[in-house]
Amino acid sequence: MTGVRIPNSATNLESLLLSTAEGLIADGGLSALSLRELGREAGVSRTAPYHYFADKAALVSKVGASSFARLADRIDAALVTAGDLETRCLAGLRAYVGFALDEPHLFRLMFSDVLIRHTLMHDATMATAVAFRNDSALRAFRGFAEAISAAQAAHELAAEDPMLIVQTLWAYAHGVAELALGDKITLVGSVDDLLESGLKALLDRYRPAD
Amino acid sequence: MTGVRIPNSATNLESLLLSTAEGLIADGGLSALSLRELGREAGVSRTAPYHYFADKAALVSKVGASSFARLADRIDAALVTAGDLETRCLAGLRAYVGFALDEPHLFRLMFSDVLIRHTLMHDATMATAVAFRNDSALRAFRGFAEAISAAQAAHELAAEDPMLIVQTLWAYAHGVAELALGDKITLVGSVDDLLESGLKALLDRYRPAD
DNA sequence: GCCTCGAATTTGACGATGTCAAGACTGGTT
DNA sequence: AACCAGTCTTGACATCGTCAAATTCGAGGC
Repeated sequence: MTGVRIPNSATNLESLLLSTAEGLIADGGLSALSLRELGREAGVSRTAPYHYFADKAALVSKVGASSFARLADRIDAALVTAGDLETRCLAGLRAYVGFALDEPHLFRLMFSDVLIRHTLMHDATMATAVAFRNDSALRAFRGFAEAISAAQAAHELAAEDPMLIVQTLWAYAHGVAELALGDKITLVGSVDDLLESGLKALLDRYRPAD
Repeated sequence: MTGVRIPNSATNLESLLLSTAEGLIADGGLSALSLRELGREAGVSRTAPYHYFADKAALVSKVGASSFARLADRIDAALVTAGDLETRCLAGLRAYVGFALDEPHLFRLMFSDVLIRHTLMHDATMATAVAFRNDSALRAFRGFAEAISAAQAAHELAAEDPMLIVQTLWAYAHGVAELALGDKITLVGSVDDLLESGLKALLDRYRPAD
């Protein structure tokens, strides 16, 4: 029996495989993804993925990129909330940490060395590696940069490279996410309090003397 | 030929295996560690490690704990430098990020989900999991807590739960480390500047009104 | 000195995995 | 009808984690 291809339907096998792989990693972590299991789950043969992804690393890399894109969407959605700079930034950072808590395995994957290494080696030049970062990761923070630029134009924030401020906020949010992921019990306060007080402190530093 | 056991000498095979495993992970990442390769490298047979470590996960877990201990040592050493609170904290955070940059693979391992999951599942109770965190990870920041408590006693810092401040600093340093690891080029300023300005901002928040 | 016992280590074996090479099916073109 | 390129499957191989059985080895009693 050759087996009927089920809901493969119109769309590519590629996207089916990609989303299946994402699902496998989402519950179970990276170690839960095997190409054979992926084939099984998707109703195709074990080596079918090789027609779309050169490598397991390539597949994982694409899953990572897709996760970054989803993170970016979530942040963008959060950033459009009404309010002043601090309110909006807090919403954005909450989205960041929220994604990490909702999808711990994907979040971990995004910053695992498998991803970085593959991106660096396979995309050949360092320039494209940076481009990857810009497209996938930094895009998640473009909204922040715009919000900050706007605040600077309104003289609510000192004139500084907006990206520097973005990096500062990003670093802080990332650390909070990691701490929260590690084991929530040890945290003294709530994740949200930690996020809010830190954000306030970091933003205050860039307030104009006025 | 049974082969002469080389420099196993007096010390346990266990510590030899542990340090060899650490070395394998340090260059090459977690995926570069296989029990068979470990045996080869250590001059013993493939299943020899099973007498000391129940699992590959158990072995990796111990490597992680050992890495946390080394991180803690490095931070402690940095914290004893002379100077005011900010100077000392900056030295400590630099040590944190420095470790991450020097040992990216070990650093990643320490926060990978394999480590967390194994600790949670194998050490049976949640209590011991927390104990692990306290012993290995939080120990790295005990020095910070002490420095902060001292500053509070001297009224240089507002009375707050010192651990909350420690968490704030930790989160920030961790995020900076991650950003720096990802790909150093994109960073707007130097890692050190980022660290310093962020620390200043976060500490200022807890300065007494005075 | 030999023997025994228990721990430390090895060898054998099994299922699972990533990956490559070769084959088979498919639809559309000439 | 013959061909063809794209898509997928089957077969095969080395490697891996792990368990069970076998082996080596060193110390203590006779």
